Amino acid sequence: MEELIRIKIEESIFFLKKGAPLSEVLTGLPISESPILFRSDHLLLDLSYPADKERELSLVFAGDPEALETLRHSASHLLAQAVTELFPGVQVGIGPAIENGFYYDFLRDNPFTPEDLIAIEKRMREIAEQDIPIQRLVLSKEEAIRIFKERGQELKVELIQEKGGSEVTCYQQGDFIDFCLGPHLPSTGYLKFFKLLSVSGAYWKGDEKGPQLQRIYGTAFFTEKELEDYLNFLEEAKKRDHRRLGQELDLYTTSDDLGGGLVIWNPKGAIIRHLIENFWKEEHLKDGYDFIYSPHIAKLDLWKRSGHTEFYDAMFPPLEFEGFKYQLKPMNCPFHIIAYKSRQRSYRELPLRWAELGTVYRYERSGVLHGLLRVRGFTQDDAHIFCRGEQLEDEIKGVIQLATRLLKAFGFEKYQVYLATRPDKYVGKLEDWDKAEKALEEALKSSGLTYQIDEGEGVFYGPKIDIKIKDAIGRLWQCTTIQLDFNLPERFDLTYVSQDGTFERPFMIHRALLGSMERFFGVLIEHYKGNFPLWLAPVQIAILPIAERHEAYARELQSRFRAEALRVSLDDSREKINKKIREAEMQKVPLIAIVGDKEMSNQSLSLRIHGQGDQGQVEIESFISKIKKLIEDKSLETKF
RNA sequence: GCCAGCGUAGCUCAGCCGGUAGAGCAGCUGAUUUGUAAUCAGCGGGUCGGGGGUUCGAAUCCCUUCGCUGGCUCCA
Repeated sequence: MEELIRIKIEESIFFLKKGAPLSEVLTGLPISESPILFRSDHLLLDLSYPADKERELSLVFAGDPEALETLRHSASHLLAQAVTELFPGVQVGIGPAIENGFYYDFLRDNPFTPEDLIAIEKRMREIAEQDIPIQRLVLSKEEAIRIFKERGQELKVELIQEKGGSEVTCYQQGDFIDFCLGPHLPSTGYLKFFKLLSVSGAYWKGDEKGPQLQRIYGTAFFTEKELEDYLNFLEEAKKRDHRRLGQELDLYTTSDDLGGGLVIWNPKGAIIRHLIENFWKEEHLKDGYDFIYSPHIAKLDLWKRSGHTEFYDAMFPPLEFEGFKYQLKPMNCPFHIIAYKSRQRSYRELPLRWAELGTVYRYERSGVLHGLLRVRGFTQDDAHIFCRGEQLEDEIKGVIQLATRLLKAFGFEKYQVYLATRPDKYVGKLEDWDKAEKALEEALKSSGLTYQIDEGEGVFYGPKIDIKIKDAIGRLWQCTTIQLDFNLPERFDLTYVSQDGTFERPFMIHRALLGSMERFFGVLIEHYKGNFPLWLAPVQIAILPIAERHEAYARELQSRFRAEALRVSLDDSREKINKKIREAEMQKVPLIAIVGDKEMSNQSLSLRIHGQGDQGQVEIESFISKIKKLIEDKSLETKF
């Protein structure tokens, strides 16, 4: 007596024999296109998935965003199949779908060359065109181990032994077989639009001491257009690369002579930083912050007391002189704490909001350094808030508001917000954690920001809020972090005198809004693609005289603009006007003032706006008042 | 730190299988005095990342070291 399984799909009811492939229902459905997967609740299942229990199914077709992950996962199997065919003896590791594509890890004596990638991709296309069925197999653990042992796939054997239950699922296409949960596409023929992108090293199971594998990255899409769009996106990202623009626009310098991870801000970068810092300071004053300056080194003992020597591994080695050891600072907090402790504090003076653009030094391993985004010496836009428990929520609200106000001014309107809560290993009192987590969440709620909770992802000394910003081409960058700290107030025995004369422990909030000046500058360069808005542009106006006889007038204009504190350059080279325009455009100067006979005669200038072309003649004084308004408003667009 | 790739003039790059360096742009000089994205000509500029080796001879081959790039790991 065979058991029948009830399957509901598209308003029809089918009864399948237990274990029969679900795809049997398809013959009974009036559909023109065949699906690639079933959806059961939120689970995706292979078409060949066996009828195991009563289910309500819906159909997933090629192109469904939900199925993209499956497509990429199958693409990674296709990659692995091609590699094992082309390079006998290679062991396969793992090959998941990732955010923008997929990868597969291989263990092989020789690394893959770029030529190998081309050959592998070619082989992948051949296999795809053969439209080989991808079959789901359920094997006993012993059977699976035997199969992979036979094939010399020791890494897979290791995985099965670790992860597999008594039965394991595998997927087979042609001769290639992989230990994998699935689901997968019905056959390789669905893989049409994919591309291998790069090869790199990766550790087996992410363990630095484990074997080093070769990881091949690729991406795959359902349509040619999506693939092209993604490849264009990668090109666009390259054009925005702050390292390239930093050099082309003469913004900053790195050099072997300096050392890795150290940055010099050239004049054109330095003026931008100056403007950002001024703006930052003004906004902090508006929000009741005070400023602090602290030195770059302090006695090692301070860092012992703070716990940094014990818990923080990014410190440079200490310096020693006059019998004491000194430490280059990786953080600003201990200094602010010393200032707090410099005298007794009353509940009446809390909250104290102390801000500092504090330059810190961290020993980042050489392999992780990256342009301005990951450096060894950088300036945090730091602040520490000392407050009473009942002030916590309002303080955090204030910080969130200030952060979004600053970020919006630079054109960052979209955020991803995370609240990270108490991890397993933590310091401080449980009730303080609860109080703080509640305050953080309440503050988030009232901010109107959507956020997600990272359960247990807080640092050991307190819960935190992280804000990632979305740039002009949709990439996310971590900037703002707001962290509670139950550790340092305890270690340094911070107190204030309460209303009834007892000593109380203040709450301490660390926060950086832009993150660091270096990193934020790098993000800004990429966000703006080097086209800084007028208020930040290193050169706001380029004056281009047409011939030598117009230079005197050009200088007059230059002085007039300078008197208004406008940043202006004058091109007095013996080049033709076309060349001068090209130069100014390539330097991304927002406003180009061309002056010749006509402009001299009627005391005007011909305006060209970067990226917008010729605007015709404008009168000087109204030009000045217009651009001053744009600057004043920190307008993100230069529109006349 | 690990794996791989790369390192030639200020910048971008060429230089095959070893015969002792080349282009474009930039710079300098001169001519041109020009109306909305490159005027022309001339000149200067490199111990080919550093060190060692093989060789009659190395930018080219080998070893080593430093740096950069892509990832990995790391980022309490």
